[in-house]
Amino acid sequence: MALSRCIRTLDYGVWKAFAGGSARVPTAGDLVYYFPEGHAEHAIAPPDLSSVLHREKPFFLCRVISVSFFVHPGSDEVYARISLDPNVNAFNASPTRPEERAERESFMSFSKVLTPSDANNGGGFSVPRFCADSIFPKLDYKADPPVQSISVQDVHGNIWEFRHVYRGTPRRHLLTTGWSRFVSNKKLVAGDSVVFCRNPTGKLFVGIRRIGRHCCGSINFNFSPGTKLRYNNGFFDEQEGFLRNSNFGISSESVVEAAKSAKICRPFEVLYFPKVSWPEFVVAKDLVEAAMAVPWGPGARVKMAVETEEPLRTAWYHGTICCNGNEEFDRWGKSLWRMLQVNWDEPEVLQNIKAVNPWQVELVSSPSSYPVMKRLKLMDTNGLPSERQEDMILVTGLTSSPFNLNESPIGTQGARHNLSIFSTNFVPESTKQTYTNNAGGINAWNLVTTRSTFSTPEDGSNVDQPGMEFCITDACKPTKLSKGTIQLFGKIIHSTETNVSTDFSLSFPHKLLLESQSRLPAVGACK
Amino acid sequence: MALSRCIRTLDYGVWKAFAGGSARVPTAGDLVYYFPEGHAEHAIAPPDLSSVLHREKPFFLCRVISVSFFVHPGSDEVYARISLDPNVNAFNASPTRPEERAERESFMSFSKVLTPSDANNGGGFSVPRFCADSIFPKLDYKADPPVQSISVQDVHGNIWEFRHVYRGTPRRHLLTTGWSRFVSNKKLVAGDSVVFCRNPTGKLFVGIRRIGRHCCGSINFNFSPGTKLRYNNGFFDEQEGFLRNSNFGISSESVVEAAKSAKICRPFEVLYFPKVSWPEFVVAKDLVEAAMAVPWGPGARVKMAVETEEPLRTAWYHGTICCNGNEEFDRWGKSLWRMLQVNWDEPEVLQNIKAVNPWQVELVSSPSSYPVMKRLKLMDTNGLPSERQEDMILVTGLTSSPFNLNESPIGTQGARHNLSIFSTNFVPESTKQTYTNNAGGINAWNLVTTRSTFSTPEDGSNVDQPGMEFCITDACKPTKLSKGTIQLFGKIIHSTETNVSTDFSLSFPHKLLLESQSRLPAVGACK
DNA sequence: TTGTCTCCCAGAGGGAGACAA
DNA sequence: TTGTCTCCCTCTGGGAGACAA
Repeated sequence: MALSRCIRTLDYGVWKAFAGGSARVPTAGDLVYYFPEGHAEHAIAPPDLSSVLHREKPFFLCRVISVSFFVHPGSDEVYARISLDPNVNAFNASPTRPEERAERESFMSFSKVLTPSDANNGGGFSVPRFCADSIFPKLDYKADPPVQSISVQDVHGNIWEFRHVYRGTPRRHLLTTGWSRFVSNKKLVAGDSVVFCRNPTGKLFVGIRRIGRHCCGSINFNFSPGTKLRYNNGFFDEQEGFLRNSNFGISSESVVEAAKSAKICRPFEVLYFPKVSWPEFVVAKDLVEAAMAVPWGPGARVKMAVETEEPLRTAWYHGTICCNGNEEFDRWGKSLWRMLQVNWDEPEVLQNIKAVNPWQVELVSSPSSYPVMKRLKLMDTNGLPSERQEDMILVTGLTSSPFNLNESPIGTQGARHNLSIFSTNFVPESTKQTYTNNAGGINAWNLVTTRSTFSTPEDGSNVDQPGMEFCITDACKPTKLSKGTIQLFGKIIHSTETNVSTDFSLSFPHKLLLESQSRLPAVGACK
Repeated sequence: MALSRCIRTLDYGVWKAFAGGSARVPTAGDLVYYFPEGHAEHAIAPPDLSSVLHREKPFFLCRVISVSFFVHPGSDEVYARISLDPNVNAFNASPTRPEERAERESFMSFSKVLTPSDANNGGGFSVPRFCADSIFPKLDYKADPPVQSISVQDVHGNIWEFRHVYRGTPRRHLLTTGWSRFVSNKKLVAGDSVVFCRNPTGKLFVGIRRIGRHCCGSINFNFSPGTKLRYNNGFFDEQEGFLRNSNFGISSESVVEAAKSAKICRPFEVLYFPKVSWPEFVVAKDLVEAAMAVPWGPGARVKMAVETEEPLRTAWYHGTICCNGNEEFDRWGKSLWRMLQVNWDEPEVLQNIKAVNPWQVELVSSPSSYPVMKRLKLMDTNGLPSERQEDMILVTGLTSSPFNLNESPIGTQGARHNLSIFSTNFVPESTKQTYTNNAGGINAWNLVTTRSTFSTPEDGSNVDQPGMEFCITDACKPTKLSKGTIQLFGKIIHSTETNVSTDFSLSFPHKLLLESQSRLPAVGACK
């Protein structure tokens, strides 16, 4: 085995698969807002930004110069480095090449939270049928038992061999030989996720997402513009080998440096650690501006999607905006960071999240009994409210591809194909699995199926269509579902037809917004 | 287990035991010569010293300010940091406190090169009786079988538990339970050495010396004055854990910086990695001056003790000085570094050691049939040859304590006690073991017992007397020994008495020289 | 005295179907 | 479909004496 001390860069496809559904990074050329206050929350020590930030506008519109993808040499966890240029007009980088985008979309991955049986060192890995069918090479089912050896590459380039067998009564897919070694070497425990990923050529990759991650550990990952990446690994124990919590941290100096650079309009770089429940600090311009168009008033009812860590799932929490926040919600020019003060209905759960960002929450109802659906004031590129104003469903992070929304008029065939995945027997079960493509797609925190018992096309072969990302979580336990409904940002969509695609297509009139958000929803893991 | 990432400092006693017999460090206050040319040989890349060194005097007399002892967090190997001040008159540090010296001398250690049986993961560790008797706690031999659990601390403070049992027919001491885990965790292989060490309070320590060490690896241990210690561990492999060769290196920059500092009379620091067969570059002033007093002439016969690495043993190689070297041997003011060119009798063995330092070799005979014993010209502290000149045996690295030479008149009781160790059955065997105290003592390369079958005091309890360091190597295979002889620097000492202490005491008339050399023989591992 | 061998037992590792959720 | 259980086999780990160097 080769030394794996060097900092490795990853292809975006692999990176995205391993980073997980809540990890979103912008693309070179995108416009974003950089919030030093949010950046500061990621630092291991509170940086002093008082001398750097302008009181009236403590955030910066930036152009994304480049995004690089890395892997921690110790824990296998991934992170990204984002180069930003506050001089938004000077950008002349070429946008993402079409073939690159195509490649991204043909990466397919499947993630599974390890069960105790999976993580026990005595046993194997129970492979969900979906993963076996769509990610792994096809088994020869004529053999008895059907068995093959699969070679999977981890983020360091190391090859792991697993015995993949289809056996038992009833039959199921298992990884046996090799799995135990993998578990012990990677120090996996129940609750961690493994991600199997197949690139366009059929090569398999395996990644890891660990539970119980806390960004601000004692180990400092220093990074400041112009200096080389320095790192402390900090994950090694003399007798135990790897420590599970191999924390990175962002130094407070690097935050101050980034903010200073932004202030004086010089390019800078930030590191992004995809971790659940951490608010993003580099956010898509359109997303921010759309959120700022919402009439956030005291007394308004909001809800927020929270991904818990163990096991990975999404829960919705409701609350009421109180009047302690920034009271001039509709004005630019004050700190937007955590400007919304919310009294949560279940304060014990969100006791540490008193103040949230507008783009983290959805308006459920305004104090004056606003419509249930979220209202948006679209703004033009100058940040001024546009005259167009209408009710719509804000679907962040949704690519056009899954439902062919990048074509107008909107086709329904793609939607049927892909939504049919929801309506197989696979969906209504209580699972903790994520199937993602790596181009964005529908994120777990955006699209939550509830009470979905759509009628099922019997052909299961549709499931390995590329261009999808969704998450099946505990939130979609079946339990006597009403037929044909889906929830999008709190809106229960009722389907009276077995094919629900029309409901979706009618709900997405604003192609421009959708597209920009699919490319750049937000940076940061929290949603 | 606690994290062991930090650079740990060690007590000298433990450090010395683990560093091995050839590892010698000066004491604060000592006068030494610093040879940048020798320092350069330790660098991972050849430093350019041409602009720094004075052609006529490319070495520097320095005062030792302090010596600190460290352990590599990955490999358990030890190294030292030596602070030097070229301004020798400015020194005002207090010399080593007496109680510290006393503590050093009461450290006892025993090293054993692992046999294949020891290092096989299937088995235990065969404990030499001597180690069990003198280092380990006493077993209760009335039990059947006699067994105890011993707790041993490694250089990181981790405690290892071993089951120590005395069993088998015939009976022998073994470490069973716990040993295998230790071997695999430390990645020990046959040929590595373990060092068991007992401090004055009876606490046990265990250290490691690995074979196949090469200082100049790809990993750079940068150290330069005024900067913090930076280190790359470089010993970790993704799937294999520790790599065996976790090399440190000295950067070429640090060598140049040290030489520059010496040149401009500013204090600096160097790192010393105790490795066998590496020539020292910080050498005791007295040792250098004594060596320069020897009439090294072309054609003179010399011999040199060489410690091989696998297994650890000392061999003497003979050769003849040829005329290619520095031809003005007796003059100061030219580079002394490797000034002696030697044609070795066995060139194939020492093909890489064409040129040696005067203090590495002994004069066997001058071209004009000089006496066999090495002649010394003692010099006063100004470096001028003193008028006193007489034959003597140069015993570097010998403390006064083993033979009570620090008392005058010299007692013989201590000598009898300690020399009796040589004359037990333990000695004449072919072993690869080292028993050391940690105050210097007689080093393996200084005192080699040959054909020693001194009569034996039957009381084996004498063997755990502190205050000794000696090495029993393959060089002392028994094979029909003549009775009562010992070889010191080539001189065969014949003992006509069963107690040979008189021979020793008569051979050491120069207490001053002995004492200074016991405190500061040389820095560097080669001898 | 101690290095190495073989023997042999206990227990971990892990591969299989049963069965239930 | 898949999580967990139990069964049971295999193999390694490692503790013991035999025996020879």
